[in-house]
Amino acid sequence: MTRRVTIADIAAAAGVSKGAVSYALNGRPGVSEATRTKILAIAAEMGFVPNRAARSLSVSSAQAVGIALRRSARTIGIEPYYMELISGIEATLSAGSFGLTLQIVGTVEEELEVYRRWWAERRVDGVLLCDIGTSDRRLDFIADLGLPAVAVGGPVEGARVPAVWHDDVEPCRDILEYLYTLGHRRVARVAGIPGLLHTAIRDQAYADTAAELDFETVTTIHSDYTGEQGAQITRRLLSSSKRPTAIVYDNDVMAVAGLGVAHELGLEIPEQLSVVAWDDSPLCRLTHPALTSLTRDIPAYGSKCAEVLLTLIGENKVSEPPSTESRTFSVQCRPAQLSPRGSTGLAQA
Amino acid sequence: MTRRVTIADIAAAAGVSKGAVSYALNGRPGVSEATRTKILAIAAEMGFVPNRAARSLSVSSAQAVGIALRRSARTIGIEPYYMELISGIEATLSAGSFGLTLQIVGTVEEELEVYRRWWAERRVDGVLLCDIGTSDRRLDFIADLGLPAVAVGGPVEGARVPAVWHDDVEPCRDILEYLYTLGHRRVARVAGIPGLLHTAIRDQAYADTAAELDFETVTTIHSDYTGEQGAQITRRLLSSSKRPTAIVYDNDVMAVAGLGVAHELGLEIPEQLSVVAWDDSPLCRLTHPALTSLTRDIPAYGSKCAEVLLTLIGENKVSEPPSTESRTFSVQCRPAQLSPRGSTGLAQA
DNA sequence: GAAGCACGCTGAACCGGTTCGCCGAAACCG
DNA sequence: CGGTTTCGGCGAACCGGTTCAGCGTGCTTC
Repeated sequence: MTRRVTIADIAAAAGVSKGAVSYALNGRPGVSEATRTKILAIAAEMGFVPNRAARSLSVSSAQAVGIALRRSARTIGIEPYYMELISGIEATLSAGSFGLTLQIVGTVEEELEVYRRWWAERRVDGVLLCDIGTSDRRLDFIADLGLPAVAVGGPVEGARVPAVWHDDVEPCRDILEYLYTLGHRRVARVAGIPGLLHTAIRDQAYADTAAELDFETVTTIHSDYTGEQGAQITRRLLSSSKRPTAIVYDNDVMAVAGLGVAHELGLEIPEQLSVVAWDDSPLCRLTHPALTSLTRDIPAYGSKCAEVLLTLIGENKVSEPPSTESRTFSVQCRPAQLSPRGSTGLAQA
Repeated sequence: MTRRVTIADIAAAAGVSKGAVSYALNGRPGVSEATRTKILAIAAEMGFVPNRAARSLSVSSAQAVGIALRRSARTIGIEPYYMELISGIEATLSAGSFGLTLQIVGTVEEELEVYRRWWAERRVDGVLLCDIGTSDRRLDFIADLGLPAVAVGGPVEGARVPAVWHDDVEPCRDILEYLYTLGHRRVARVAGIPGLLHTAIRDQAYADTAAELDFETVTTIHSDYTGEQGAQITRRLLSSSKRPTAIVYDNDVMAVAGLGVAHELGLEIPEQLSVVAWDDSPLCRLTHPALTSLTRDIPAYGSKCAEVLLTLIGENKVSEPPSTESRTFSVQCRPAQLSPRGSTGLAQA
C-alpha cells in the first residue's frame, strides 16, 4: 500500500513552497524555468497525481460530467444505441481528462433529483440529456439550475440548452422515396415512443412525404421500442387483410423482432415483405437477410455531444456571468444515410 | 442560478458552530436532541446538500466506484451483457448513494493506468474488474495498490481480490447432456476469447463432459465474440463435410449471427441444425425460432458484485490495516439455467 | 546612483466539510 | 457542600490543493 504523494511532499523535496509547486505543475508563470523543470522532475519521480477532491474544493470544478439514463435494467442492455453513445462520449471526455458519472433512473422526477444532487454536491460540471421529449421539463430545470448541459437530440426550439442533433426529415424522405421507387404503396411504420422529440419529427416527416407521393397507405403505430412490442405490432400488421408490403422500424431491435415474426409467418424476405431499420448497429448485419437501415455514427455523435459540453463548461468557467442569455446554440450533425441491404426489394405485383 | 448552501450558512442560521451542524447532520452524538432537530429542519428548509469534494477531502473517500471496460467503441454496444451488468451495479450503488464512474479503455496498460490514476486522485473508493483472464495482471496490480476491488467473474485461485461468479461447469454439462438426449452426436462450440477465465473453464467443462458421453465429435473454435466472427465460423462449420448437427455459442450475439448464416444456407432450424446461446438477453427471444439459451440474471449479478464491493469498502474504512491478508473471499451465484426454446430439436437421423 | 520595475518565490488565507481538545454548566456523588 | 462525571457546544486545526498580497533581488532607466 503505497503512500499518496502530496504537493507538500514535493515542495519539501524541492526545497520550495507549496505555491511554487502548484504554479510549476499547472504551467503558470510565477516560477523560473529552472525550478519548474526541477519540480516537474521531482513530481514525476515521486509519481505525483493531484488529489481530485482537494483541487475540486478550491477550484470548484469536478472534472466530470454526468449522464442519467431513464430505462429499466432489463431493457437498456438490448439497445446498442446507449452503449455506443456512451463509448463515444467517453472517448472525448477521457481525452480531456474528464470523468463520466453514470446513473440509471426510473422516472423523470428521479432524474431531476439526480441533477439537483449532482449540482449541489458539485459532483459534475455538466450533464448530457438523452431522449429529449417534445416538451421536456428537464431543459428548463437544468437551465434554472445553471448547470451546463447539452441536449442529445433536437432541434429544441426556444432552447436555453444547446442541442446536438441530426436532421431526421431527410432520412425519412429517403426511406419513403426508396420504397416508393421499389414499387411499395402500402407502407407501415413501427414508431418509437410518442413523447420523444425525434418520434414526433419523424411522424411529421413521414406524413409530409407520404402526402407528396401517391402511396395507398402509410400508417404509423407507436411502440415502446422493445422487441416484444415490435414483434406484436408486426404480427398484427402482417395478419391484417391488406397487409403492408414494407415495414419501417424506428430502431433496429424492433426490426430484428419484426424480421423474426415475418419468418415465423413464413413470409419470404424481401420478396413478400421489405424491412427497414433505423440506427444501424451491428445487429442489422447479423440477421438473414441483413437489414436495410439508416446508418448513423453513434459513437461520433456521442463524441460531438461531449465536445460541445466541454467547451460549454470551459466557457462559463472563464466568464461566470453569461450576459447574453441566448448563448445557446444548436449543432447539426450529418443526417443518417440509407444503407440498402438484403431486407428490401421490389414490391410484389 | 441558486446559491449553494454550505454548512456555515446553516450554522449561522441556527446560531451554532459548524461543528455542531456537522454532528447533527451526520447523526452523531455531541448535540442535544432539540438542537439536532432544529438544525435538521433548517438544513432541509435551505435545501442543503453537502459538497462532495469537501467531504471527500476530509474523510478521504469518494463515495464512488469505478469500472473500466476494455472494448472498442463499435463492438461494446452490441453486447447486451455490459449494459445489463452496469445497470445492476448502478441500482445497488445508488441505493447506497454511491456514484459510478465509467471509463472505456483500449489496452490492459491503459486500464492499469486508469486504476492508478483513480486511486491516486482518490476519485473512486473501489473498482470492479470485468472480463477476468486466466492469468490476470490486474488482480495483483490492484491488490498492490490497496484499492478495494471485486472480480466480476471467477473463481480466481490464490486470489488477493474477492470474486463474484457463477459456476459454468454445470451449465456446460447441462447443454451437452441436453443435446445428447436429443440425439446429437456431432456438436460444435463457437467459444469466446481464449484468454478469458470463463472461456477456459467452459473449455475444460465441455471436454470433460464430452469424454463421459460418447459423442462423435465435440469441437471448439475460439472467436472474439463478435457477430462477424460468429457468422464466419458458423459458415465454415456448416460447409464442412461432416457438419455438426448442433452448435453452441458462448454468447448470444454470435448465436444470432449463426442463426442468420443457417438461414442463408437454407437450413431448417431446428430440424437440420440446433442452436444454443449463452447469456440469455432479450435478443434470444427476438429471432425466429427463438434461441434456446442459458439464462443468467445479469442485472442481479451486477448488483451482487456492487454489494460485495460496498461491504469491502465499508470494512477497510473502519479498520485500515487488514491484518489477515487472506480476507479475500469468493461469492458464488446461482448457475445459469437452460431455457429450451425453438432453436433446438431432435437430431436428424 | 537612486528610483522604478519585473521577476521569482514565500506565507497565509481559502474552499467546505470533519474531528478533536477543551470548557462551562448541570447533574450526580459520597 | 466540594469534587467528579457527563453533556452540549465552541473554536481551531486539518484534509490538499489554488491563489493572492507582499517581499527581496537584480536589472533597467535617466
